[in-house]
Formats: sequence, C-alpha cells, structure tokens
Amino acid sequence: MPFLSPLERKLSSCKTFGPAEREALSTRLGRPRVVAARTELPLADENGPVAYLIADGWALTYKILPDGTRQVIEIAVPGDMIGVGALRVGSGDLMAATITTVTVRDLTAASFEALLGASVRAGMALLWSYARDESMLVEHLVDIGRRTATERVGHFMLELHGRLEQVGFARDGRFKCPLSQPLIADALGLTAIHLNRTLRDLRTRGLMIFRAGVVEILDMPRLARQSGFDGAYLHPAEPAATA
Amino acid sequence: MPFLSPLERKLSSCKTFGPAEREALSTRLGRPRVVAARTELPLADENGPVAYLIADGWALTYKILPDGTRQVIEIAVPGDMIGVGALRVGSGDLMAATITTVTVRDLTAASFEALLGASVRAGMALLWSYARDESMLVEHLVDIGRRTATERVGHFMLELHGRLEQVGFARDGRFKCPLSQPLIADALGLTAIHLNRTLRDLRTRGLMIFRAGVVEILDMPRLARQSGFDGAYLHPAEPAATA
DNA sequence: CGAGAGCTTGAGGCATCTCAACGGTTGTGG
DNA sequence: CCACAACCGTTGAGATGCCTCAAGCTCTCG
Repeated sequence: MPFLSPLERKLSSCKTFGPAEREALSTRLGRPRVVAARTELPLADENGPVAYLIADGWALTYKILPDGTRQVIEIAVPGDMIGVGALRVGSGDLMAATITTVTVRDLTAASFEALLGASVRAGMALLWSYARDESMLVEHLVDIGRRTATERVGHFMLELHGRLEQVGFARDGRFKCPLSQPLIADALGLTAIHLNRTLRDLRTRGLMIFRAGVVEILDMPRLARQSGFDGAYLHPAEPAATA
Repeated sequence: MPFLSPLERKLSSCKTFGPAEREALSTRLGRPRVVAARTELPLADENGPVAYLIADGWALTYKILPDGTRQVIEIAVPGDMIGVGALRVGSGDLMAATITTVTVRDLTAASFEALLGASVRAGMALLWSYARDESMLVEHLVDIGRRTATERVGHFMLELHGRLEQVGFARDGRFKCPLSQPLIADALGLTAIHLNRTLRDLRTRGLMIFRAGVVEILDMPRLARQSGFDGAYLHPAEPAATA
C-alpha cells in the first residue's frame, strides 16, 4: 500500500498511530483512484457523504458566494484528508475539487464509523489529524482577519512549505506550487491584482520568489518575522497523559 | 443533571444521541462549576489539556498577535463546547476566556478517550457537534474573507440568533447579547470604530438594533438577503445511511 | 489560428483604518 | 461619599491599503 505513505509520514509524530492502526485505517479506505486535474470531488454520492485521502497531488475546498466570488477554505497536499467534517454533518454548500491530477482514496461515513468502533486508537489518530486541520483553519482566520496582504502571503507560503516538508515535497525553502494567482488570492481574501503586486513587492525585497510554478523562500527567518509566522501548530505536541 | 440541558437541546437533532449516550457523556464530564465573568479558561492544566462544556453563560476563544491585536475565533453560548480540538493537539497559542459569569463542566483528554472507547455512538454525537463547530468556523472565514462590513455584522447577528434560538435563548429576532463592540470588532476583523458606524447604518436602515445589551432584528428576511445568510449549516442534516 | 486563462501594469475610487476627542457608566480605593 | 481610572460608545477628519476598471502580453489548448 504505497499510497498511504504521505499520510503516514504526517502521522508519524502521533504516538497512537502504529502498525495496527495503519492496517485498521488502510482496510477501510477505498482503493487508490486517479482523478484528473480541475475536476470536482463530490463530497456526497447516492450512498451518503464521502471524504477523501489525498494520496498524491493537490486539491482544495471552497465556497461560492451568491455574487459569484469564491473563498478557498483549505488547500490539501499529499497526506491530507478533506471532507471529514462533512461525514457527520453533510457538506452544506462546501465544495471540493482537484487542482492537479490527484490520487485519492475514498472514506465513506459507514467506513469511518466502523473504524471508530474497531480501533479507538486509530480513531484518535484521525482525530489528531482533524484537530491539526482545525488549527490551520484558525490560523487562516487570523491571517485574513488581522494581517496585511504582505503578511498573509508570507504566512501562507511558509505554512505551505512547512506542510510539504513534513511529507517530503519541500526542502530548503523550495517547493513546486501548482496554485494560480487567482486561486491564492481567493484563499487569502485578496484580489488577484493586489496579490500580484504583493508578490512583486516580496520579490524586490528579496524575501521570496514565486515564478513558473516554483516557490523559493530566500530569507526564511526574515520572512517569518515580518509575517508573524510560528510553525508550531503544524507539529502539534501529543499531550503527555492519555489513558 | 439540569446543566446538560442546552447541549441536549442542541444534540436533539442528532439521531445517535439517546439516553444511553447522554449518560455516557454526563458521567465523564466534571461537576458543574461557576466561573466569574472576564476570566481566562486555561485550555490545559498540570494534568494535560482540558476542554469545557459551557453549560450556562457566554465564553470565547481568541488569539493575540505579536503586535497586540486580537482575533476572536469563536463565541460560545450555552450548550457549546470549547477546546475539544486542543484535547488531541495541545492548545497552541489559542486562548479561552469567559465573557459573562459562566457555568462550565470540564472534559479532560483521558475522559474523552474513555468516552470514545465506551460508546461509539456518544463519540459520534460529539463529533457531530465538533463538525458543526467547524462549519461555523468555515462560515466565519468566508465572512471575513469575502464580505463587506455590513454583510459581516448582519451575518454574525443572524448566526448568533439561530444558535441561541436552538437552545432557547432567542425568539422572534430578539436576544440578550453581552458582547461589547470592541469584542465583536475583533471577531469580524474590523475596528471598533468602523463597527460602530456599521451598526448605526444598520439601525438607520431599519434592519436591526443593538443597544443596551439587546439585539433586535427588525427585518430578518431583508437582513438575511443583504448579508448572504443561509442558516442551513446550523441545522446539519444527519446523513441517512450509518451502519 | 482563435479563444480562454493567467500574469502584469496603470490610474482612480472607496471602504476601512488611524488619530483625536468627549460623555457616560462602572468599579475602586481613599 | 467622593475622586479617579478604566472601559465603552459615539462622532469627526484625514490617510491609506486594497479594490475596480481597463488594457496588453504570454501561454496553452482546441
């Protein structure tokens, strides 16, 4: 099952996730499936809600407002799950789609419940991952609510770098980034035009370059300082005491 | 156990939550405890992380940025839980505090894990509640990312009304609201000054009034239309098929 | 070879912020 | 019981960060 591996790398810092839990999870996920770039990932089918493990590639969740504007909620990279909340609650008007070509494994509501019943520890590990996603959502909220455009972009790229590094897709401040500028703008609550100017500003100040689908962070400490970035929330400490 | 009741009202639309689950949950919560207004609720103590059921009163979670500005993440009203994510992940720099005098019941990480092991159905019900919180967080993100000040305030108040109505604290567009203007501003990513002007604008347009700690929504349909509010996410449908 | 999407730049407008000031209320200590 | 501090609510005036409208370039894809 090589397709579990980015998730495993991510969960490696979660103590309750061992070989048994790995097995419990893997047997309940659907078989790996390739989905083309830029296609919707329905968060429900005729049998009920569906969540996805993104085994490879990039995806996103978003909402469309009545006036047609879009808010990107989460960017999913290999090892991430999307739609877990929707398993219990229905997706509401939340949507999901692939960005690149993606390999997914499905997780249905029934499988999820079965997993929870079969292995409390595996369930806790998934909950750990879910809680980490919530931390990112909270950071995202702070980003949009209280930071300037320059800070937002810096913070966004540093977070992405940290997450990709955990799963082996980034090193030394460099990573491939298949996101378009309009998409990033919709994630950060900016217009594509202003994002473009902000990227230019960061480039001329020698902090980071985003060109031709590649991000290069040139001065990580300085960029982190001026963006108010502290990556601790990406490497959550497991609480010491668990029964 | 009268103190469980707002939570029960909220969970009443969750099918997996029956008397047995109620019991499983209640025996694992700490005894009701009264906390004074405007005091911090530590999300961890010497034994590890702690979450809280807000049995009565209002509380909030927030983050403080290096420059001293504050972003309010969630407002908790009776029946809500705060800090559930922190049980698995540690609180990060997320903080929680009471707004009014509050009655809480503690939930420790160990109790939480025990609950999950003892009753899958109770665990699922909590997860249902947790997923609903995530929906609200997503709505909050859209609010701040893609809506104007007027829309944000309208949406915020309509959401609050919907949530309070579910637990019996609002009726006919009226509810007591102990939030100060600076606090609401910090929730919506605005300055207190601009929030004040926005409230005045909504008042003069006959949409809603917030004065002396009471919110009166005068024209709910019109306010909902101009705010892009659709309360469906507050009343999540349970997926039909669960094993 | 045309259409659509993304990237880039310019110019002007406006929503929101910043700075400043004042009155009312509450709580507190002398 | 009074004086004072602290916080909240309110309004004015001016500054600015980000948006809107507009246009041209490049690249990909059909």
